[in-house]
Amino acid sequence: MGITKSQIFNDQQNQLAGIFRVLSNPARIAILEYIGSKKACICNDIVEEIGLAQPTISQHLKELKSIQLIEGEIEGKKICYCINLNRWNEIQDFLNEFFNNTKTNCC
Amino acid sequence: MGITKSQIFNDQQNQLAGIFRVLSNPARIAILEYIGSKKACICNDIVEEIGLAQPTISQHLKELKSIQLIEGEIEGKKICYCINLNRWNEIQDFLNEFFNNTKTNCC
DNA sequence: TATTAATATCGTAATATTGCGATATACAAA
DNA sequence: TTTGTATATCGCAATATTACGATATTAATA
Repeated sequence: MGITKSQIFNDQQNQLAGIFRVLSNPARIAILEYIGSKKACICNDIVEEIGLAQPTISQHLKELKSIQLIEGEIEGKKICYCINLNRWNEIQDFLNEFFNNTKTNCC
Repeated sequence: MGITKSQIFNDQQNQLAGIFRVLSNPARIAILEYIGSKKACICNDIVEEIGLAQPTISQHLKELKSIQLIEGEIEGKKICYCINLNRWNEIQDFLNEFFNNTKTNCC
């Protein structure tokens, strides 16, 4: 096996797991913290900041973009990344809803 | 490669990623929701509820226990699981801190 | 139009995760 | 003490993830 049986779970469960999966890598956490630490969008000094190879960073950025946590704006031959604040809050709310609902009836 | 280079990240980043990793599987989300839905600790009808084999569930429970999200109490030949509410809230706070801090300066 | 710089994609090796059958363990009840 | 039930562990196959070198793509600039 090795394949997650997502068919047997509902959308909310699969979506939660998907979001958690994207966030489950320290490089991606570090990238988000770095992007978030800048007042404006930052261009790709991320590679130097994080200390992983450029293709690796590129792949991580792709994962973060896949759930719209960040956005990249093309600016000449550079790309400026910033946090998508609406989506950021939406995801935070979604996770809090999970945490709050799950503990409501427990114990 | 294939190994996450956790040495180059700090504790907070690795801990966050570790928590997100445990939560990144829909079966584990479903297990948490099921355990949380009961007023009291529940014993292992989890296997029938979730629809995965018993060894698989046992492994998922072990992962959830590894970050103390749930606790198992031995009761005869059964084991009763419940959410560890203190730890649950602690993790929720830790994640919110990450979400709030990261978006503070951004954009 | 070449060159250079920034970023993305491809291919691949190393490792991790998921799931389960077989089996071990622990304990209650016969 | 044997039997049955609940749970854990082992070992393995299938698949996913991480990382990176090589290479492609894109766009500004010489």
